[in-house]
Amino acid sequence: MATGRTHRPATRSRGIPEATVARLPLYLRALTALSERSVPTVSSEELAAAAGVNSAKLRKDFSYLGSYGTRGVGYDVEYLVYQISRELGLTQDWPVVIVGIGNLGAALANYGGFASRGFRVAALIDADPALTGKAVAGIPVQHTDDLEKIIQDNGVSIGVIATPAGAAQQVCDRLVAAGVTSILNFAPTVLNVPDGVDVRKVDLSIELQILAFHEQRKAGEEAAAAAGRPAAAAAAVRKQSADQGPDGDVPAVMPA
Amino acid sequence: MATGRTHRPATRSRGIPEATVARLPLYLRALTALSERSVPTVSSEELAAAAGVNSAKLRKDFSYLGSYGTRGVGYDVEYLVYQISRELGLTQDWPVVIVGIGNLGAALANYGGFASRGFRVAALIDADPALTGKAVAGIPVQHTDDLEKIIQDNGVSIGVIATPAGAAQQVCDRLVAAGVTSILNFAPTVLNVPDGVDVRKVDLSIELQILAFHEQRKAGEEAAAAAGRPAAAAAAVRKQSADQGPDGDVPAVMPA
DNA sequence: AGATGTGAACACTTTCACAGCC
DNA sequence: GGCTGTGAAAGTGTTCACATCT
Repeated sequence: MATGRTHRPATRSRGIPEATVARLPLYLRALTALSERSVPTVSSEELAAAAGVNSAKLRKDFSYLGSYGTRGVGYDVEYLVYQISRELGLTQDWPVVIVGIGNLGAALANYGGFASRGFRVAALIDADPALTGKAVAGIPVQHTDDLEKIIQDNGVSIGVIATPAGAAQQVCDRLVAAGVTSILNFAPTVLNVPDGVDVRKVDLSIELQILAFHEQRKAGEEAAAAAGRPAAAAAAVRKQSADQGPDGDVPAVMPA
Repeated sequence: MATGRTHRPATRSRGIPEATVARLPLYLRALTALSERSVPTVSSEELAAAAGVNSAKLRKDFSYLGSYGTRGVGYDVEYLVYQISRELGLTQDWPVVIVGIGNLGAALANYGGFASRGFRVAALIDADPALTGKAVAGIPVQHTDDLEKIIQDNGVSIGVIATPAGAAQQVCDRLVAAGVTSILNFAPTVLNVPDGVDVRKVDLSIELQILAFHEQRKAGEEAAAAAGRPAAAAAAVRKQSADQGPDGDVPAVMPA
């Protein structure tokens, strides 16, 4: 047996559901766009549409954060941006290292979405000596040998793994040993980590396979319909939302 | 009353839960690895460990597919590989187009995980004329002008969008108009699609933000613990699994 | 009037625990 | 004996619908 803890501590006030946490970044993005257009307030209906969820869900989500809206009016955009940023921990600076500077690593290094939030790419690391010293996205690539020192010198607690599958677990172990406690894994492998370390996984091939499943089903239903069958559950409601899994989604959250 | 008219058509045999579908690719990957090592059978316990889930969940998942195991023995690896592949629709060939050949698009084009399953990159498409004709991963890049023709000539039903956010909706509209019914979106935007079209979203920045949330919480709990508080819900069980949301996760499934 | 915030109903997912078969 | 397959229980997430407040 693993977690010997009894029930579930409840924790009321701080207990923001995982599904809600997974949607906060979506709301934040929509709100940031409104903020840039200098929109002062939004209703749950409008914001929900912009974020691609339904308004009841959005209101419920916000209710876990507190009562930040005004009845009859809506939400103050700037205020909400601040509250959500704070809740997500984006008001502080998160130095991040990216390990594995292939096409994907380079794409991540260049990705603007990182810097625009509290994330700062503190270092790029690769095992290929030929890359060492070369700059990608204006940041010099450093060699894997120095991984531990880089982590410690920069106080890095979040690591991104974009190496081939074969190297991922080894890199992961070193990151964890050096003090990293959150890992975003792009390698198609299950990572084993000790308790207290979070892993989130992004897997391109898995997403495509899920699409293929639904695609196949559509084709089947089409054929059935054409053949005169009522196609009862045919368009069986497909999900909206944003997790694809809290573990979701689409990406998945792995154990701690 | 005869033919299940009442509630939810039930569809018994075909009703595979979304959460289960999201995990099938994980099982498939673990099984493929076993198959390559010529392992003939596995128990739910072993396979679950390899896939990073717990065994009860795995057995439940498989129970939706049918009774493919042998009590007292386990599952036949080859047979399961076949059954899951078939269920996911991977026994057929899925031509895919990738639109937006920047670093990310190139990374996707080079990604081995596609070809290894039923996916075939039928074409790479980019709006930059300077790229047209250049080969990436051995596949020539074609110009956006020819998008519709490419889709139709190749019978493409799955499209991958790796363009900047600003271009994503427009590309999406053209893909859908040309006949694409499943889209994997890497651009940080909410895509609007008509009924019957599936969108899955992979968002790098969202995943990092979710990690930051947990990371912040850990830091807080640490401080609290150091200050002598029991830190009750501290290690509040973190999720395992694979969706990160079906929607989830992770990535998310959008409406149809 | 108009929109938020939320209890309660509903739906989906996970886990338990054991009957059933090899 | 060992391991699968599955009802039933528990837990999580979503939706409804309306009381509540501006």
